[in-house]
Order: sequence, then structure tokens, then C-alpha cells
Amino acid sequence: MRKPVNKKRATIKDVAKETGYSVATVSYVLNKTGKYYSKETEKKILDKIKKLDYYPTAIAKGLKTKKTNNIAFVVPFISDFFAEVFMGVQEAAVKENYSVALYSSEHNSKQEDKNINSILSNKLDGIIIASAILDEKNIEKLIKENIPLVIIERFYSRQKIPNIFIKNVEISKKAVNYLISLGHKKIGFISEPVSMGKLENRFKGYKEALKENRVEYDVSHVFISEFLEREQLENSYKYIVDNINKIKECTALFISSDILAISAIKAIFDNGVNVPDDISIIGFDGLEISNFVRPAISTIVQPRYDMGYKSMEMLSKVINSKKVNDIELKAELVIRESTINILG
Amino acid sequence: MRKPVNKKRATIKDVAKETGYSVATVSYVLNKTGKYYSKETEKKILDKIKKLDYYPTAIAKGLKTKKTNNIAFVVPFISDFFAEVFMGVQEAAVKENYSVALYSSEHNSKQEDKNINSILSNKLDGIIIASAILDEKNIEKLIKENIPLVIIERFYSRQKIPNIFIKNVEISKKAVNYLISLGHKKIGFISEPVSMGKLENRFKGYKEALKENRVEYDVSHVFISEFLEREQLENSYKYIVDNINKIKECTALFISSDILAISAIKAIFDNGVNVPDDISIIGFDGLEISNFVRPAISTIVQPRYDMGYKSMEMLSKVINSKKVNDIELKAELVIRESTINILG
DNA sequence: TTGAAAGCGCTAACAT
DNA sequence: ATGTTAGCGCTTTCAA
Repeated sequence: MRKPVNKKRATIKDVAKETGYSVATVSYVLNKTGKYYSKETEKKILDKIKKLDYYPTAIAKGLKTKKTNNIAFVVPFISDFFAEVFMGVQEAAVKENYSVALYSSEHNSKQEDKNINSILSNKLDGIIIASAILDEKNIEKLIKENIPLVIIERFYSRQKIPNIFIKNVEISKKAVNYLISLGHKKIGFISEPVSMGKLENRFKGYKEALKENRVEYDVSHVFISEFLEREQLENSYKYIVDNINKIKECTALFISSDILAISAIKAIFDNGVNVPDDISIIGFDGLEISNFVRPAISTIVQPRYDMGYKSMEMLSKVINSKKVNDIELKAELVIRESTINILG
Repeated sequence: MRKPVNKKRATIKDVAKETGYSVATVSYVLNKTGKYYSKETEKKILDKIKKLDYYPTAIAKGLKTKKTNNIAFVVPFISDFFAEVFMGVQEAAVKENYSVALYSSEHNSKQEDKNINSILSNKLDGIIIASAILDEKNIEKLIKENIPLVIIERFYSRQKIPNIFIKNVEISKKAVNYLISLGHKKIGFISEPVSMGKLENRFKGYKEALKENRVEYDVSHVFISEFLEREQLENSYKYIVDNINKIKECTALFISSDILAISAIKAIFDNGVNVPDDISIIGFDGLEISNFVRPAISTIVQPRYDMGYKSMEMLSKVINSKKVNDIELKAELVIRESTINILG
């Protein structure tokens, strides 16, 4: 006695045959058009559907409708930050009945190209790009294909793309201003390469704050390096240690992410310097964990979840050809234990 | 002069028409069958493909072939741990030419049901389930649909499902044994609910170690709570604080995740107790961050990336009906600063 | 070596 | 209110 292998899934045809109705009618009730069928028909069909454990094949439907109800969420790498943004995306996606495929380029162009091709050939309904894409050409490609797009945290100049952002320049300025108000004059800036829009703006805010307060801008206190990429704690740690002497010259540091700040604190500590006693630090992102390390990190809290949630809502509108406006989200400077006043 | 809106993407038909060949021939060269066409034909067609910027539509192909080259990675919630597992999955997926959709149930049954339905109707080629699924019925459903499955870190008894695992009992025992060797007798256990296989086993290892060393098992030192779910730092912190008096009775704590350990350390510290001076702690997971907090946490390092990578490789085999064997991965006890000897 | 055509599961226009 | 059917873009069998 062999059990029936490969008992195939019921199709719309089966439902039609077994109820005696046509596939069209079944399709109608399936899609709850509310038209073209009676209450009675509906019930019969629905019952049979349940009995056959039938559910439509999205892929076949997609072939016809050109909608897959799948979207892509593209990140440069996986991190705490993006994980939380993703949570927002996913929650909104569920609400609007989308599934989301996650694509990470891991800071690798080849990988990104692959991802883009995969996205394109999968006929996803839309894409949310978080923070950046390595190769501008890929954005052009997506635009050319006319695929709905929303970008988080990056201003794309060549063509207007719906955007969710925070005011990086402004809030960075605020952070550095705060440091200055605490009496700091030697303020370092630590970041991965700033080619990506948002980092560029954080750097800009840093420089503007110095300038407006007539604090000397000292290039030797700017630490921008590829070793700081992808928020790798180990790599960052090594980099900081390698540059510890110059870093020691600073009394305060503005660091472009909390993860970087965490590794900096350890690297600094391991070299006999203390945060905040010897060096004050302000991070960026406002990850929960930044409040659970010692000292708790003063940081700029980004509305990570909202960034995701709103971007998905926005994307849904774009997909349905509704008008959308860019959304500015509020970031907030939160002072905790990693910053102290060094004035008299 | 209006610009051509909606310039449709080229299809295989276009390529056929423009080259004068049939769609069949185009399809052959497209799929590099290497047969049924001449070098010359191939070149002509390839050229045209490039010129038209044509690439096949996965969805149409999938309808026919029953393969989408998409797989699902299902997690109970998003965390540092799963993020790293995901990285492994994605890397292997790229290698084998799969895209991966990420589904998180966020510890919510309704959400999980939705996810499962979405997975099913999207006709994904396979699924990797990380750690757990809330409702056993959903696993049954997937099995019934005959969809290739791989499970990370959970033994599913009713039917054999390919599995990637570490020896949770054994390694937990080792950790607690170590604590005992340091002179600890009052050792607490902190974890989210242990209904999930792996946690159950960690708990088991804890109890076995006590028993084998004739150390009293004190239920009042077992802290298992829903407040500890999903590795939410804030919630965990509150829970620990609420139970601080009982926790203070312990001289050591075995904690089922690093994130929990981090929040415990802070909660304990904020209540005037110190790690490791007053209480030793061993965590679980071996997240990078656990080495960057103070004190650096002694922990059990799990091969997170490998878990993901290997599970994707395994899934690929299952999809292609190749034989697979369960894979045991090695976890490692790493001693850092959060544990001290309290003997003499 | 190439082409014609059926068919994958569904939607929707059209007919009844 | 319900049925018939073309067609979405592709693969693959069969014929030429």
C-alpha cells in the first residue's frame, strides 16, 4: 500500500469542476468582486474551496495581473539598524498584504548587480532602498523599468524618487553644538566613508557646527575609513586602536553610528583612556543597545521602525499610482552618560 | 511630443520576431541547453537579447517549471542572532542562484498564519525555518504541501525533517559545569519560555549539570518568563529588576542569550550588584557585541553564519531531491570577563 | 537545427 | 448570474 505521492494541489479548475460552476465564477468569488454571482453560489464555492484546501497560486495570478504582491527591501548590509527598519517594513507590508524579500549587497558591487537582476526578473511590485545603492547605474536601471521605488535616507538628484529622510545636517550640528557647549574644542569625527548621502550630511553638520562656533576644524581629527564600513566591531576596534594617539588628542568624538561608538569606547578604554572622563562621545542611531552599554551612549535617535513602516506605506501608494510627498521624520538628540562638561 | 510611457519590456517573442527564429530556439539558447542550435544562431540571438535588454520573467518561467528560485527564511523575530544566520543563508543562496524572502512572525500566531499562506501561494521552492514555528499545524501544512524544508535548531519529532543543530544540552552542561568548577553553588537560569526545542535543551543541560555535581536545584532561581521573549532589552531589564532580590541570592547566572545577559548586567549593576565581582554570568550565542560590553561576556559561541550557510546548501539539495544528512555544528564555550572564581 | 503549438493557473472581456 | 475563452511569458514535446 503506497501512499499517494505528489497529491497535486487543487487548482481553480478543480473547484470549478467539483462545484459545477465555471472557472470564471470561481474566480469572481475568489476575488470577492461581489458581482456576477449569488449568495448561494458563493457559499457553495467557498465551501468547496475549504474542502479542497484550495488557495490560488500567486505566481499564475501574477503572470496575468502583473502584480505579485511581493516587494523588495534592499540594504547595503545587515545590521541592527536595518533590522529594525525591516521590522517596520514588514509590519506595514503585512497590513497591505505584501511579502517582502530582503536583499543585502554586503557592500559588494557584484552582489548588488545580482540582486538587482533577481529583483527585476522576479517582477516585484516595488522596491524600498534603504540608505544607498553602490552603483548609480542600478538605480537608473530600476527607473527605466518603471518599477515603483521608495528611498530611505538618500536624496537622489537625477530624478525625483519618493523619499523618507531625517535632517542629518541639522541634527548633527545640534550634537556638535552640544559638545561645544560642554566646553569641548577638540572634537573628532569618526565615520565610514561619507560618499553615501546621509553620512556626507552628518559630516557636513559637524563641519558647520565647528565653523559657526569658530572652533578650529582639524583634519587630523577626522577619521573616515573603509575599515569602519559595515559596522564591523572587530575591524572598527582595530582601526581605532591604530589611530589611538590622534584620537587621544580629542576631548570629544562625534561618531556616525552607535555600533562604531561602542567599539570606539572599548578601544579607547583598552588604551587607558576613559569615556566620558577623558573623552566625551556622541553616537548616531539610537539603537536600544546603546543604552545598555557602560557608559550609556549619548546619541541621536533615529525613528528606525517608522522609517520602515512609512516607507512601505509610501511604496504601496506609489504602486497604486497615488500621489506621494516626501516624508521628513524627526531625529532626536538624547543625552546619556557618555558626554560630560569640561568647563571649569 | 509625448515620450513613450510604459515602454514595455521585451519578451521572448520580441527576441524571436526580431531575429527571425522561433521562441523555442530562443528559449534553448536562453537556457544554454547547448543543443538544438548552431553557434551562429546562438550568437545572433544573444546579440539581440543584449540589444533589447531582454531578460526572462521568472514568474512566467516559474509557472511552467514549478520553480521560482525563491526560498523563504522564517524566523520567530528579528534579532542580532537571526540577522547573522540570515547573512549565511543569503550568501549561499546567491551562490546557488536563489533569492530569499524573509518572514518574521514576531511571536504572533496570526502573523505566522499569514506568512505561511503567503509562502504557500507564492510557490517558493523551499523554506528554512530558524528555531521555531509557533503553531505545529503550520509545519504539518508545509509538509503536506510537499514543500522542501530545512529546520535550524529544532528537532521535529513527528516526521523527519532535515536539521542543522548544535548540541544544546551538552554545551549548556559544560557552561554550568564551568561555573561550578569556579566554586558557584547558587546558579540561576534565565531564559524566555523554553517550549522551543533549543531552549528546552539548554534548560535541561543546566539541570543535568547541577544534578551530576550534586548541587541543589532551586526552582526559585529559575527565571523563565514571557517578559524575556524576543530579546527586548527594555522588557528584560524590567523583569530582572522586578526579580532582583531573588537574583541577588545567586552567585552565578546562566542566561540563554547574550542580549538577555547584557540587559541583566545593566539591571544588576543599577541595583548595586556587580558582574563579575558579585555575580558571574555566562551568556549564549556569542554575538560580537558580547565582547564589546563591559565586562566582556563569557558565552557560548554559536556558528551563526554557518548555520545559515549550511542550511541553505542543505535546502538546495533537498529541492533537488538529493539525499541529505542532519548536520551538527560546533558551539564553543568562550570565557571572558563576566565569570570569576569564588573559591578560597 | 529549427518551428509550431500545447499548456502551466489564473483573470477578465465577452457572450449568453 | 454564469460560462467560454483568449492570453499573460515561458518551456518542452513533437514534427519537420
